[in-house]
Amino acid sequence: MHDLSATFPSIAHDSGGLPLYRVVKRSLLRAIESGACPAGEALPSEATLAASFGVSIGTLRHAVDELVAEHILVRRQGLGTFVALHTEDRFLFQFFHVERSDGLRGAPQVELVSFARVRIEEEEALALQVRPGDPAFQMDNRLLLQGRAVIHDRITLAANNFKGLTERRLRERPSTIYHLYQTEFGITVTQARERARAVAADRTSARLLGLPAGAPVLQLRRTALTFGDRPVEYRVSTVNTTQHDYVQLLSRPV
Amino acid sequence: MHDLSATFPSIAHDSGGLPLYRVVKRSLLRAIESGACPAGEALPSEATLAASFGVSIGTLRHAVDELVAEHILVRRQGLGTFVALHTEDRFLFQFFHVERSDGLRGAPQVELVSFARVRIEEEEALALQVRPGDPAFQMDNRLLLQGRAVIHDRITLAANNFKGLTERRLRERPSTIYHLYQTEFGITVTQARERARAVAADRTSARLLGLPAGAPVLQLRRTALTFGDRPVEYRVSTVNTTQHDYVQLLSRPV
DNA sequence: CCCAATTTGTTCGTATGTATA
DNA sequence: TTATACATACGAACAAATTGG
Repeated sequence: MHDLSATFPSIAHDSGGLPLYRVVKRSLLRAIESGACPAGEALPSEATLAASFGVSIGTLRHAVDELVAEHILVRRQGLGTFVALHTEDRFLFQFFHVERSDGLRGAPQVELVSFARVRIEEEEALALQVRPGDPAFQMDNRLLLQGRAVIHDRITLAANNFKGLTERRLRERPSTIYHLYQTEFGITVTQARERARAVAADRTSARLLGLPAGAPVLQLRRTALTFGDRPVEYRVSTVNTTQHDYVQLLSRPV
Repeated sequence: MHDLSATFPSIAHDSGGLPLYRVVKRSLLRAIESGACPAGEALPSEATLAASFGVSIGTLRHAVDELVAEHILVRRQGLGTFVALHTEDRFLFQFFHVERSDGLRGAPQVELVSFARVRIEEEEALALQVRPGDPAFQMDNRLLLQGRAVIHDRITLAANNFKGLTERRLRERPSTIYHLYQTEFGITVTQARERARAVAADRTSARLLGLPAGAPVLQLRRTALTFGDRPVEYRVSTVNTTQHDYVQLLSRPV
């Protein structure tokens, strides 16, 4: 980050009635979004940022507070403020909502079952806000928890957001798939919207999960969003809930 | 609220390493919990509270900020700060997570199907932290959304928390059941933990929801908690998800 | 092991703006 | 209009955590 005043420009005190700290927040978001502060990197110190924006330290902190609440920034006392990384931890606590019925929670072991370049179908196109028939990647994963096949994921990505994605790069990623989006394609998933329902397992899911076809399974339809609520991933998860539950964690201040 | 300094006593600046604003927060919680500030009532103004606690207004606001984030207090500019009420709105956005697949959201129409005083079973006793066999109330509700029977709720309450509860009082409540807990029994539900899974509908649920027995339905097991994470309600919801979804709303700052 | 520099965390106080009754 | 209450913005000082010498 070379040019402070270009990345964090001084802010006029009257920006359309919006409170100053919101203007600062938007400005910070733009900087993060644009890649000026790569994920995992520390931002300039609060004092520096406040000076650069031309606002008080309290106002700057107010803006950062909200971004921290949204898991976009992470503060570490004595170290600095960082753009949140999609490490395994963040994945687990923010985006992965299946755990064993006794409460045991762990990272899934992922098996890539299929990978293909396809023309996108209606349902997926609607979720990703592209036109039906547009090029897309579609993959099927089988997720094992505590050694048992529990989840079948079908993931759809618009091809234009993930140029150069190959089965090999998927297989060889060292961490979570959201970490791959972030580091390889500059796409940070900030939020996911999920809807759940119970359905009878179709043949594919039943086979992958070792269930009889027609068994009741939990179906999750997730749209993952990046900055500005822009959809970047659509995922249908089929969960064998005989020994596992779907749990939305509440992350509240204690 | 007569005696300010008794309800909001001056706080020592060193309380076991805990930050001052957390001590203030705990003190506020105790006051709310004890009923010194009845639900729906305005608290004393921030300036008054800060003076009573002997802390700065910024510190007091920090404490209130957290309670607002937890939906325990509600601020209204120009009016005051209020203990959150279990109105229909709050119920809908915080505790009711089923909506039609097209996103239409509305308050359910509730039909009380059965009400009984029972000895509590193992599963319910565990959730409510009482002994199996202790006296309890158990009721079955059928919930209609947009005119269709969508949810079957079986609710269990420890009898000692709801002394004097009768079928009549349940039927004649004017608002949500959580509002009844709050106004009639002084129990404010602050939080709920839910686990979802897909199961085959049992006979009772199938009948109430107009489904064939064995149809895949969503089963929610919810423990509702009051202050201090004390469990007060256990509920098993069975949801017909053919036209409705389970959705956990995310309430984030924009 | 301690020290110094850096950074966030907490606390204080004040002034002004905005919404409500 | 006025009084009250929360919302925003400013600035300063010290505490606590981390890192590196």
